Amino acid sequence: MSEKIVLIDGHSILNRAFYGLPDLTNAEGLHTNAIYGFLTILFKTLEEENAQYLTVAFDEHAPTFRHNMYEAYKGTRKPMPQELREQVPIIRDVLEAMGVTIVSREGYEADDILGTLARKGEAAGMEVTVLSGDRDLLQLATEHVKIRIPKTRGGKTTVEDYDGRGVLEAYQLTPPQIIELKALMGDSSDNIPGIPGVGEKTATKILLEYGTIENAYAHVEEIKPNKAKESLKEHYDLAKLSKELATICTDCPLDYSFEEARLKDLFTQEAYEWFKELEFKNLLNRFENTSSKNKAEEHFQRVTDLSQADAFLSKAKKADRAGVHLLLEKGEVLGLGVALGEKEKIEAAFFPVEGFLTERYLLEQLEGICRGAGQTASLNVKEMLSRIQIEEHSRMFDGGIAAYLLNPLKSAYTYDDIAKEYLGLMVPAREDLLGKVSYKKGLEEKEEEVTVSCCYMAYVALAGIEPLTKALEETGMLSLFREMEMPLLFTLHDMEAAGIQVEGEELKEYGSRLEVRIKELESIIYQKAGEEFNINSPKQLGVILFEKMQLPGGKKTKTGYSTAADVLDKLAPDHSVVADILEYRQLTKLKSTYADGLANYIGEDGRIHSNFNQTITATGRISSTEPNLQNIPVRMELGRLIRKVFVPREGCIFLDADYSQIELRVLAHMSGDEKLIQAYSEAQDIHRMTASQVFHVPFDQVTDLQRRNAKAVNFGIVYGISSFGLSQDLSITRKEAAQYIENYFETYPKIKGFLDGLVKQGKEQGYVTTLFGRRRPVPELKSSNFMQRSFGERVAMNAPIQGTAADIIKIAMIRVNEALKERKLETKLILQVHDELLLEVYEEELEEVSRILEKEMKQAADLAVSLEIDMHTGRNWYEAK
DNA sequence: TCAATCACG
DNA sequence: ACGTACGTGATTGAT
Repeated sequence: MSEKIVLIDGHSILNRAFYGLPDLTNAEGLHTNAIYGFLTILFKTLEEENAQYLTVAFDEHAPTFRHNMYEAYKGTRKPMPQELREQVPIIRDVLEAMGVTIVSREGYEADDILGTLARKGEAAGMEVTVLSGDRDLLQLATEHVKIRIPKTRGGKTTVEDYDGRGVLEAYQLTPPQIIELKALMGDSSDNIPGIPGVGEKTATKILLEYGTIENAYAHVEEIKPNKAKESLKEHYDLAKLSKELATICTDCPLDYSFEEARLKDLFTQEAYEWFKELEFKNLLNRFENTSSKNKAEEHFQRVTDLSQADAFLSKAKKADRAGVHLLLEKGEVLGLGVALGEKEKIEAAFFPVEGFLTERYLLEQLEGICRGAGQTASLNVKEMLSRIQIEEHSRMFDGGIAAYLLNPLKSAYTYDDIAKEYLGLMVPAREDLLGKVSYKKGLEEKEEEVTVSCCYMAYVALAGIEPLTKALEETGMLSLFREMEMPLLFTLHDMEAAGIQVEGEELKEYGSRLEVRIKELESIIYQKAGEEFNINSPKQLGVILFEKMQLPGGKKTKTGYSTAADVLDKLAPDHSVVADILEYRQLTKLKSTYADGLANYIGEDGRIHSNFNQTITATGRISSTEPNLQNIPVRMELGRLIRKVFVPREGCIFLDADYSQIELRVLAHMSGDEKLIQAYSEAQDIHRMTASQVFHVPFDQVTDLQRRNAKAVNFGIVYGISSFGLSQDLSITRKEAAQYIENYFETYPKIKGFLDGLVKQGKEQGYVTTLFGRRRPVPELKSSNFMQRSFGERVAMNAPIQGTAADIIKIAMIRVNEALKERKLETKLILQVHDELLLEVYEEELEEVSRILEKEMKQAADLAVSLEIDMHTGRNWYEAK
């Protein structure tokens, strides 16, 4: 069998990968999607081709011989976006690290190098595979030279293969004729001029008839479409030039030997370091020797023996530092991981719930560690609190929260991620070890893997203390971590544990009432539409409304017609069926998400215990899940009624307090704008005051419209103002919106400077900060894409405001919760909705609690404007708001 | 698993 | 010129 060589068109494949794959960055913000895609295609090709030789060709920046022939050549080519450009030198380094031969030569393009090597290989009796995204290469195809063109669509890559025969089948032309084809039809991306008025169809027809451009010209009078005949007559010289330009050089002077290009082991130590740096975890699996095991794993053990467990755990209780992980799944305790020691000498043990190691025993031991060890670290302290009590809050260290503060943009803070980022260690993720198998199942089938995974969690928690603390210190977030986020974790746990009582029966009734009307609407809609269809399917609904019923309103989404509420709102007055659909949507939303949805979460205690997540949002807010209690309807009366089923327990009453325009007040403070600060000290109604000042009318003569507009501008400012956004919101022209904004900035001169400053800061530092030092990275500001960059600008303006407001209510929550405990009050904080706190108050405590709540909320931060709250009591959440 | 929709601040 | 308001989570239908 003859040997085989794979030749790769470097830039072309990099390009394909870049545009075919979603954006991807590593911890340093380096874009990596093109590199990743390139390597994936490379490995896949090598696997499939089973080749002995490999060479990658790159273009050089310098002009090529083609430029000398034709000055416009590649003259107007679009510049490479920065996100791609920065990846070019990296892929060359990575390939070098893998020992791959790279060829490039000034004066020639990669195509020419590939052409030359392909012919050389063929001459040496090899099979040649050329990998490129560029169809120009097809001219090289022969019996022994195969062109592979990968296509990436939506992350999936398919490859088209062409040998000489394949080209003929696909194009009806021989490979050399591909040159003629390109010369005739031109190629705008390469600035090959081509013949005006001749496209692929005509060009192919001409070539089928006459073979070459020269022969066609010899018979030019016979050429059929008159347009093509005249064009070829007139532009024959151009065609000949194009042909030369399009012809790939197959005899470039190259200093090249096949022996050097012989494939060796690609997975070198150097390459391993690169992949680690680039965070190509999937690719790292290919390293057999290097990745086999971390040294750490040599000190992992599974312990089931009681005396052995006792020995290890009593050491833990006396340790300066311990790392722990309570293995919980669906509320069931499956085991405990504990790590002890320092640096290379860390040892970790996994104790499954089994035999003498009962759940109770392990929980007691865990409590003992948290009490005894100088510092106890875990990647999820809050989760442990559902099973154990911790008195000394300040001894705990939550590595997950620390990692979140350091980069709040990540979707998860898993042990393998934290290990990679802060310990410089590649460790197998839960998924790598167990795949989709649950820990519970894993305990039976994959004992070893569960042990490793759980030990790593304890290990990373422990080993992470130092680097994470250092990083927090360096970023100025250590006190934010220690004094806000760590204490908050305990407050959130208390809220989760408290839960909120929900009247199941009444919720059911509410659902039934909705159901009646839903059924009515359903038949009315079917009748008006003239057929039955799934009203909940935007796709089907779009067809019914905009095709069958011919309602005005074109496409909007990428998949078809938009049927979103703001589109339908405009149609509703003229088409009763649209109004019915809107009502139907509203009711089914209420039923499925709230009536039925919430009912599923009512526990045996008659209460709903939502999760309050502390490490989700980019700005520092908390989020609520399973169920989300932060989006219970309130704006529409019908939905608001749901709040009547949220009730306080026997002997209690609800006390609800929400901050009045906290974000605008934060803006006033942070910007230092005297006029806005003054406005707050004078007026109850800030929107009216804004309207009065912006539109230059006396306060008490502000019209409703003016007030509404001013309110929208206020919102817009907080969101990172844009005239487009405001114009959409107010249904006015962009020009008018721009005028409003200009007036606003004139009225409050420091606001503009402040917002511009935030954007500038974001650009310079790569992040923006809240009043309390919380950071939000804004990588989008560096994007070459206008839309993304604009988004980054809005984010830079919004995050410090939204984030500072989030900080403030967090402080209030911690203090309220602590005050309640200190005074031995039974009242509990049960919900937070961004600017609102809901407390379940024992009636006899109401007066005292009201005072505490008001004081702690108002004094949570000392701003240039006062913090004001609205406070209400009620027998249910509906009444208390 | 993703896109569309809609509930909240 | 580009085409958008900021931050979330749950449900549904389509792939």
